[in-house]
Amino acid sequence: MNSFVDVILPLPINNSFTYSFNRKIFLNISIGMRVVVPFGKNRLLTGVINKIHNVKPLNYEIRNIVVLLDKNPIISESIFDFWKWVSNYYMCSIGDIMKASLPSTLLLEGETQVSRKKSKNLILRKTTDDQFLIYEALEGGPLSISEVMSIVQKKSVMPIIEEMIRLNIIELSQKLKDKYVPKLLRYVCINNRYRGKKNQKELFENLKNSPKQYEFVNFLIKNQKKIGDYAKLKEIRKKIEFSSSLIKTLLDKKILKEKFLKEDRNIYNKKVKDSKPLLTKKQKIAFNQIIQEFKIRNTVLFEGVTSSGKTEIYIKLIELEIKKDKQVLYLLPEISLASQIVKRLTSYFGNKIKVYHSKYSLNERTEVWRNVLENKESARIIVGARSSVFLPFKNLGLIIIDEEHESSYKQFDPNPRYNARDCGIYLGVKIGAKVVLGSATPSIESSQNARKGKYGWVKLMERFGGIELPEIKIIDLKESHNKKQMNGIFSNTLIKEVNKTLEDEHQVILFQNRRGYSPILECLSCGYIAQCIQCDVSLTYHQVSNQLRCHYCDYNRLKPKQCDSCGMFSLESKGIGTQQIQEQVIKLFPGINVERMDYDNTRGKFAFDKIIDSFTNNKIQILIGTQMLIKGLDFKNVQLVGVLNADHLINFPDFRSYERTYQMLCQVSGRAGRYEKKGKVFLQTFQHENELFKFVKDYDYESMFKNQKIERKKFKYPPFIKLIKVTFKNKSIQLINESSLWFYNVLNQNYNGTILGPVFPYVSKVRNLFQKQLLIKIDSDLNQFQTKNMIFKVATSFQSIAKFRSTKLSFDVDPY
DNA sequence: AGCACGCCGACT
DNA sequence: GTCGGCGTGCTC
Repeated sequence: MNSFVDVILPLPINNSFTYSFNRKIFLNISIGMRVVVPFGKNRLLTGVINKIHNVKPLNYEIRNIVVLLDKNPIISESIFDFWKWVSNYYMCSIGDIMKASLPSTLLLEGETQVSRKKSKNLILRKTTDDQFLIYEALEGGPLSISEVMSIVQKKSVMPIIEEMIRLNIIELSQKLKDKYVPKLLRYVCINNRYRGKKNQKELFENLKNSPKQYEFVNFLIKNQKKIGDYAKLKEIRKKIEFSSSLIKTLLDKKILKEKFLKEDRNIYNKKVKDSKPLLTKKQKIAFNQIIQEFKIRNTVLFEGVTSSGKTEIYIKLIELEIKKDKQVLYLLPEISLASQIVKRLTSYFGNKIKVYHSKYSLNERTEVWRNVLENKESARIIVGARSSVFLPFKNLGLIIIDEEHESSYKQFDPNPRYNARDCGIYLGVKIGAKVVLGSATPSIESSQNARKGKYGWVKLMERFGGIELPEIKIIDLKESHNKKQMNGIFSNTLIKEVNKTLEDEHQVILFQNRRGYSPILECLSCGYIAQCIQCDVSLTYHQVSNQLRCHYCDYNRLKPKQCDSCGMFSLESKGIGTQQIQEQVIKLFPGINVERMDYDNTRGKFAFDKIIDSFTNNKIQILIGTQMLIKGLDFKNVQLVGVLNADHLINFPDFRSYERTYQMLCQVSGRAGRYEKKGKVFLQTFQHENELFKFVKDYDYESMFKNQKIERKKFKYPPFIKLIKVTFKNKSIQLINESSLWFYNVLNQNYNGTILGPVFPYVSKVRNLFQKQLLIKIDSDLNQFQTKNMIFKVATSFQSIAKFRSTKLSFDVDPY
């Protein structure tokens, strides 16, 4: 009575794996349930059943599933189809999607155990020492393979174990790691006995022949305050590369200690207001239009100027779904915005709201996940970041994608490299949920779709309370410089306006784009700029710690006194970061409270809220900040926003930089004068003649859109074509040149469209791996899935060539 | 991905 | 000679 299941495993491998199971034992087995299966020598993995069939595979010996974990499917057919589509579209394995979808608590793992044969006490005659040791140790109960390894002090123990099985002394069994204990976060620290300089020196001496281990230990020592401080492995992984076997080795060597910790749960206050928000006339019209559009279209682009009250309309839309007992997904580009939204939503919908985000605790996430699956009332409304599109919705009625133009909807580092907006739109169509895309400055893609009639299109062009949009003034820095009307990076015009605003007891925001503005260390004698030793970028100078730091790999060193290149004592920091701006501001406006907000001083979770709080409570008059300060924050008393230099935005070499600049400047401007009176925005630039600034000044999205549409059509960029980026990574520059060129040539033979590259990206080396990229353009009249298939085929033959095998390949569909 | 196997260079 | 690093290949 045996049959077979095809199982999706959480691996970056494209095929599913077939196992057998006994129909008598697993009566209610069906597609979408989880099973635990043996995988490789002594591993157990959780997979999801993809198919149940009767075709016995011939080429290998089939293994049995160990256990069926679910009574009911946890993945419905439609969600499964969604997974398949996402994996197809974004060119990754379904396993990758599965990993992104399921909290790791639901993916149990386990290992093989060795135990004594109970039946009879054997007379141990011709046993070897190793066999005897193992047999003795098993007296105390079953052992894992790794425990056996440490007992016999050998790495390869399987031959010994196999021999003992043949002798009928021991047997193997599979043991799942306790499934009731959720998986916890792994922390490691340096063992206490390496406290002290002498011991550390010895440690490094011991590791000098294992560079990887050396690097890891060195990183840990450098980055923790003291020996014995635990660091989150996941965090370390963001900074340096290492394998999990490396950690295992270091743990085995007792150089590292490990522990597992839970993360705090987040609980929201749950007070319910009775009255739903009252809509203004204009809001009512927009709301009704959306409802009308939903009758004929699945997706609506809702274009509403900043602080026009989009949220009130969302709330009304949500209310309709809640009345029908439907689920609602509210997507946000950044989770720092969640607490504000949740506060507002809870006051209307009480405890029907849950937040879902990968930074939340596993317990909480698992709970939310299960609640969504069971369509519990407590999880009718999910507010979440991009990963929440993968929740197992049962009865989803509405998806709100707020700030749809935001690039953070796109995941680009690990697979799946998906865009949650686009996945959400597809999911909506697939399962019959309506989708609202909200933005003050929609992406060119969505705008185009709205204009083509693919999406409904509803506009709300009046600010809530009728407050006018701030007046935007462009300051020509060229002229100011020529006329010597500058003080540092401030034009006199801006200084005057800041003073005026402060006199009126209003607040000021100074915006500085992060990109291209980090301070670097330059030698005034020879022009040398301090570089990272493992990435191809300049090091950033951090004044507080007097350090040079790499923003790609976190390599750091103290600021040198002499130039690395010429040895002169003439190093100067150049480029302006928020720190330098703060200094200038303090000098220019003495006695005024100034605070800055950037990635350095908002590391902790509360740091962000603390700054926001003191700014809201008028304890700070001038706030200096980057991107993070402009997203959806609501300050009542800000009358002036100063953009210190808009040029770096627009000059960024990317086809989206024009659109992005417009979006960013509009969003920054939206921070001024939200309540009482019309605010002001002063925008400093060296390119005041650039038409983009005219569009920004006039809030003329339409012209910006038209301009970009022409450009993108002409130079073949989205939305007129589709882009796929192929990235190659290797330590050898020669290999990377050779392999990327090979890929390009073969691709070129099989493809008529445009292929750009291979080129080194802006940062050509990260963590000692060189990178090279190809950009494939797919015309809209071509079948994109066919082209993707073709690329896959090329990739398969690429990987079958031995010398290219060490090159890491990754695909990024619709890259940002 | 994660693990075992096997080759190769640096040590007792 | 052996230990352990790192490259290679496979997992139903």
